[in-house]
Amino acid sequence: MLVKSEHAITNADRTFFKLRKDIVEGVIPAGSKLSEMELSTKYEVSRAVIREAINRLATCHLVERKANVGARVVALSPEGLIQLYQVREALEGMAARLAARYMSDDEIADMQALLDSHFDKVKDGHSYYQEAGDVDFHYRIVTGSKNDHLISVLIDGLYHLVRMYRVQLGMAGPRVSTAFDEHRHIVNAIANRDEELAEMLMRRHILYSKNNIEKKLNHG
Amino acid sequence: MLVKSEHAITNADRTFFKLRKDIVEGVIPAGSKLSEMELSTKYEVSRAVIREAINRLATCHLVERKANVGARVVALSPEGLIQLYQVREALEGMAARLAARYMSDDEIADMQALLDSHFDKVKDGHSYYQEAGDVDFHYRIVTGSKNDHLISVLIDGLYHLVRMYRVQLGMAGPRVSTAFDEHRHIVNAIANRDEELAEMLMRRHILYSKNNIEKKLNHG
DNA sequence: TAGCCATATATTGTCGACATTAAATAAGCA
DNA sequence: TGCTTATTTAATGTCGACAATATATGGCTA
Repeated sequence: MLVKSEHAITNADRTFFKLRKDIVEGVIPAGSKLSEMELSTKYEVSRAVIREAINRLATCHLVERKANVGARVVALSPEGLIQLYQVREALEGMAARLAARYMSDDEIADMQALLDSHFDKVKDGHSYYQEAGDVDFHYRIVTGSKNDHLISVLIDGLYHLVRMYRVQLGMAGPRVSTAFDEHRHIVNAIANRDEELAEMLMRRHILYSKNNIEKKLNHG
Repeated sequence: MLVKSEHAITNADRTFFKLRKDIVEGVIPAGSKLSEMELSTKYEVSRAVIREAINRLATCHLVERKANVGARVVALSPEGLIQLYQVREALEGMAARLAARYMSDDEIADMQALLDSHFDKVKDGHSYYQEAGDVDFHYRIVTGSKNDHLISVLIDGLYHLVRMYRVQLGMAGPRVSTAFDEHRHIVNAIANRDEELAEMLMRRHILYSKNNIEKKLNHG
């Protein structure tokens, strides 16, 4: 995979991206059935294109498909969210460790600068940048690991599910300044090439996020 | 995904399994090109079926596909092997942690019995069971995590790549008795519900395997 | 001769029609 | 009436043909 949405060359690519967007953002409701015929008329492509798109979505765990029956958008559940964050903790923890090992000094400097600019914006009350900043940060760490498996599983797969939970359960969340502090600490550990600390801090960071979201799920 | 090869109902399923088997076992050489027409005649199915199979293989990272160009079997490289084991360390470490949390007492007892039988066989010199036993053990841990993402990424994805490296680089490896001791320690930690230790031991176990294979790659 | 451009060829991408399967419905029997 | 079974229906699975794209070939110009 690892297809960047910018140079989506084939028609199936574009349809895949559109479908994924609509699922993540709830335009197509979670748990609903995906009819190939219906979608092929709606998105104005042949069934073969829709089928390929659905197959790709299935490998991202955004839809589940049964042979001779059809595909459904995944249902969002507390258990699903917990499982998602368990895997994030493992993978992004390792990503932080590898980023501390493999990122170049320039990449680290860039990431620090990015963090500064994000912090300024959040400090000034631009809450819009909050999630975008979070996403940017995690992307840098993951790509900084230089590990193709980590990159594809997280960026092409899990992150879309994470966004789906965020969007549809409406948790842009507070935890802004504290999260930024945690980001800062992680980057410092990476700059110091302290793999052990980088992994530990990233795992804690994700655990805190999970706890925060769980609290919202239960009390809100 | 999570399609068990036993009840592969559709034709695309069967073709997918056959193709995957031939790639993992080197019948189709690593790095070679996959022609849709050629394969459709060879496996006696239509191109659509082959295309779907190839798409699925691409998400398993067993083949790489380029738009309008075609698909190639992945090339085996030392870097690829290292990246693979980095992800295994993270995911299986977490799997061991979750197994210590979620496996039932019965499941743990079963796993201990399995380990006993495997140990007896290996002790008696049945080297055939060595890899099978290793595979069995790791499967139990992963499924014991009760985490669908872990299960699918590892069992449907990475393990086939691992097997591809093992088969094609011919590393059934020694490390038999030591590996079984490590397995025993991990199971003990799980039986004691010691999540921390279970994860640490599993990570070490996989690190040792990686170092062992790396040594072979360099010196052999 | 070397490099570039146009053509030719072969492969992948896309489509609509047919085959097959699962579910929904209706009929038959106890 | 209630359940089982046959039929219908509507979806997915599969196929072969056509369109679009990339590579290979050949010719032209400097």
